[in-house]
Amino acid sequence: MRSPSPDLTTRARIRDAALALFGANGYSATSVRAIAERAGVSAALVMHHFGSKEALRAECDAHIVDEVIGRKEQLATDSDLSSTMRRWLADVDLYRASLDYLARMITDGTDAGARLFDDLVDRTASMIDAEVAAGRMRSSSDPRMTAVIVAAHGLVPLLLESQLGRALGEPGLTPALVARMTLPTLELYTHGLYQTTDVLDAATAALAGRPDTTRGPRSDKGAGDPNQDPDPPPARASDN
Amino acid sequence: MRSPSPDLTTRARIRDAALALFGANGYSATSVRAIAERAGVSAALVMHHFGSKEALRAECDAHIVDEVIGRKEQLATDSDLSSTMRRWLADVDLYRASLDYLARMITDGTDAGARLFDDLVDRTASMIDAEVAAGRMRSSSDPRMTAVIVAAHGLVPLLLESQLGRALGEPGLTPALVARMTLPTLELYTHGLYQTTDVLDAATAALAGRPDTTRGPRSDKGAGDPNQDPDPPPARASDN
DNA sequence: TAGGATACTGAACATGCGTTCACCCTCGCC
DNA sequence: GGCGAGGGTGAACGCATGTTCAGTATCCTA
Repeated sequence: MRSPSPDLTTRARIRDAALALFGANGYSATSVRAIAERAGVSAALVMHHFGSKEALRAECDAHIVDEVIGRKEQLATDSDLSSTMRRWLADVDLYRASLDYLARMITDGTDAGARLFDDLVDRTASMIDAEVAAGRMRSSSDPRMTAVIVAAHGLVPLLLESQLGRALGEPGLTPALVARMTLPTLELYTHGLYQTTDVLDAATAALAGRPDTTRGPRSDKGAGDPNQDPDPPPARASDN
Repeated sequence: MRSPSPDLTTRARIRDAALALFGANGYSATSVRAIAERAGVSAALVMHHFGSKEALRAECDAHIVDEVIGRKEQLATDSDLSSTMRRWLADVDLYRASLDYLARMITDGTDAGARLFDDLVDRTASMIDAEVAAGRMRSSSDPRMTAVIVAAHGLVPLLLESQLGRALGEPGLTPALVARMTLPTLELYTHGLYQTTDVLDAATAALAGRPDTTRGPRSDKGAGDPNQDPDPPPARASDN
């Protein structure tokens, strides 16, 4: 599993080792000594190069942000979160360390992760705006929220990498699975899931002020979409 | 921030403290002493009740699974991941600990998290099947994958709690934001995002064997959907 | 009322942690 | 030839960790 480690700077080798271990096991579950061992150096050298474990983490964050957002030399290229993610997912094995680390950045709520997410949302919003203006996408009742949702949906393969693979009978997220996701996703984004506008209409009506009209088409079976239901469910207290 | 801790069993109080700290800071960043302090007991008592930190984690996992999947007494109720999540999200402040812990379970790839996710996928698949049979939902070219995607999309508010809140100008995920997500999500699931079937058609054609036909409607602007693009992007090697 | 189980504690244990320090090598430069 | 700067190391430091242990209080039961 250890990478053969090409002839990089020792500093870069340490950074890559940290990235892999932080990504695989998390920050606090990773010791400086483990990083040093993986990089083939002593723990003292890690401190010599980075000063502290926290500074090493910051350098990893910055490195990933550079990889994703694009570094200075190649400002022109349209490299952002979604395109980088797509590129990395195309070769999951090669980029597993970066993918794992990136997923942790986004879920851990660090500043760097927030920057990446905000950038993704902004780009998604601009893209949708342009497509709507060109008549290729529908406009939404809440464009900002729609951009956030679409952006967040796009992160799903990153965040649920292991779950997606296992739930579909393969170990981890294979390139075949990534390819297999394309068509259903586009079907969803082209036709939606519902045949009729009943659920949407009921929700619109409910949110417009009338909390209850016919109660027929909405609460039929835990709501059509499994995670959106306009009626407030009763809260339940904790247990013993 | 500390909860006033109602009159629970000491054992339950310790478990709740562990749940909150594990959820907020992660397993290895949480010390047994911190858990003990939060529960108002000594560290030794934590060991007395649970044997080890790892066993305490297992008990937390089991407790959340019980909360989500439903415990023995109430087998009949249709309590699953999505409905429990919805219920918890309706009172984010009250259930923050459970929500954070649950999010970690699902992303950390533990067995318990996998069980929850698989259960969610199965229920989503059944729901879609039933709705399709009733003529209320469209059938997909890949029903299993569609179920996985819809299930995963539903987990987004859980996994990206902090990001969603911040990206929309509020601190964390407020009930108002949860409500505000309803309509755009239903719009997406009712009408889709694309006005035409161009992108879907192009992808279908590309995946059917012809890798390139007109190249016009697909690669216009980084692809309509920001995260699905059938053409394989060129891989790039690592850096210095 | 004795006694054994149970709840609970403070102090200690061994270990691993992040970090520091003194020291060695090996260059490039004057 | 000398020499300073930087890459690199092993050993150690102080500390926090998970866990253990002897001991105390409290309760239930016989």
